[in-house]
Amino acid sequence: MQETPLTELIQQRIKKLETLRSLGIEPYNGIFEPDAKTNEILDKYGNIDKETLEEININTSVAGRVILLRDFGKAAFAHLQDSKGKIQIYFRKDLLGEKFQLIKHLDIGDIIGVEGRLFRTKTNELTIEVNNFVFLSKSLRPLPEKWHGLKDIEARYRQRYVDLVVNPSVKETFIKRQQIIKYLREFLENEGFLEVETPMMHTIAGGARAKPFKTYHEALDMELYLRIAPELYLKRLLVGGFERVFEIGKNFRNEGISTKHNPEFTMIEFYVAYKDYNWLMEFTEKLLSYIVEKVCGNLKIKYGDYVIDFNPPYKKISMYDALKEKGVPEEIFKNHELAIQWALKRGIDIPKGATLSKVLDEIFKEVVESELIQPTFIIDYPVELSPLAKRKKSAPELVERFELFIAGREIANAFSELNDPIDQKERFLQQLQERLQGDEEVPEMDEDFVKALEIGMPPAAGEGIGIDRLVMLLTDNQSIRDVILFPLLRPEHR
RNA sequence: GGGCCGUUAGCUCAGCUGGCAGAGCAGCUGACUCUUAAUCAGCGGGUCGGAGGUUCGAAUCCUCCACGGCUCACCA
Repeated sequence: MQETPLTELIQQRIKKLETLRSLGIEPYNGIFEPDAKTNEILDKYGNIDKETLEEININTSVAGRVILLRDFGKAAFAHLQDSKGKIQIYFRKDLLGEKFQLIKHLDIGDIIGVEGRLFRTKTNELTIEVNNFVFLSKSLRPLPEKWHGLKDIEARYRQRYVDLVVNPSVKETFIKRQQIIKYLREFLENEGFLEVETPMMHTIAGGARAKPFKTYHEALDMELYLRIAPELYLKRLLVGGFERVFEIGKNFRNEGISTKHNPEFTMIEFYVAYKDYNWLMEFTEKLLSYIVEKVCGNLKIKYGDYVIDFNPPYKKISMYDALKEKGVPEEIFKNHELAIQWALKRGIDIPKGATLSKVLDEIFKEVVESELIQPTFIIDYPVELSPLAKRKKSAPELVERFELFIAGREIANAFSELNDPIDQKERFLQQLQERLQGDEEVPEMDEDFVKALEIGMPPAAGEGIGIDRLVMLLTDNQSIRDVILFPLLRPEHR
């Protein structure tokens, strides 16, 4: 932390701060209420020519950060950046008089408020001719270079505040992220859904298969888990009589970090009584095309090298047919041994003790998943992979489940919810066997959830969508860390 | 966790087969009242991620460590 030259740069700025104070200016106590944002000024007067502007004589004020400074001795230009954009400002000694000397103590990075007359420069740029300004915050650390910005990826994540100041596209991403969530919420509310909040601290980490984070409650002297999914609580609400509910919030999984995984990530789960997964597929098409249209203004969007088309309907194909389509021979679907051999021959890693369904799932991930670029519903999964899903009437070894893949990634997972308490209990017991065999990711039995099903849950369909991955898709980002403001990193120093 | 790559000034980056650590921007001093990455003149700024090793000599070669990136593994 003690690099000498940086200290020197900071010292120089502290000296300026002290000089300002000796002149009776307190740079952190300024009060200023701008009457416009930079974009409002540019929108409103951007088309008005120089002469008209002189005639109507507009006075305005803005506040923001100085991001560029060009000093001419008796005049100076600067760019002022606020949350909406930036505008050029112009200081002149003959207008500011005594106050002009303060420009000497102004640095790139300082936050100031300015007030003055709008005009156009010789090069026709809309500019504020400052006739008064106040210091609102003195910046003591130098900002990254004006032209290249901050490129170092690690620094961008660790000091996101700097990233946001100097890299405008980052701000865009997070504005879009909010838009996506807003329209998602809007769509569901229009469809009669109730937004709810269920616990983030669980006594049993259920609803998914993942390693949980542990925490501890002192007063109750009890271990708790950060939730890995809200599913079992949302279904309790169906039992309670809410017919359409959703929750947007963080889930926590104690697993590896990658460009597609952050330990805490944002999910939406929503549940609809008296509907099944077929209804939900159509609903998902409507939901996604609504959001994409609103946020991107078009249903065809660019993602990396692809153009993704969100126009419904989306392709729909069963897991087995998708495998067949990619040349996986049908005879391995029912033969555990053959399936393992087929996979191993192709270098696909099969975890030991994997059931036939698990082997096929591995093959699917390896052979099919990355090729699902356009929105595609994969439907009808084996029952062992889906302990909370309802069996398919025509084929009880399968469940009424779909996953939506876009750009080679799983975006949504949904099914007709299992509401048979006896079947549910059996499947939990089945899972417990796996837990006894050492698979610690299998959740414990949730007796209370079974109890709730015994009270009676209406037939329902439910879906989870990974918000971060959806945001990646709609903002053309390849890493989940670029859509999470403060992604988890190891501490810098030990 | 494995493999590959990276870490040099506040920022962006050069630095060849080992031989005095560089540039641009930012900063400081000065000039300049319409600039647009302003310009011009001058100046300062380095534990080359850290620790060892090889060598007369290491930013450069070797080992270990730290942090990060990509990737594989993991991942309902």
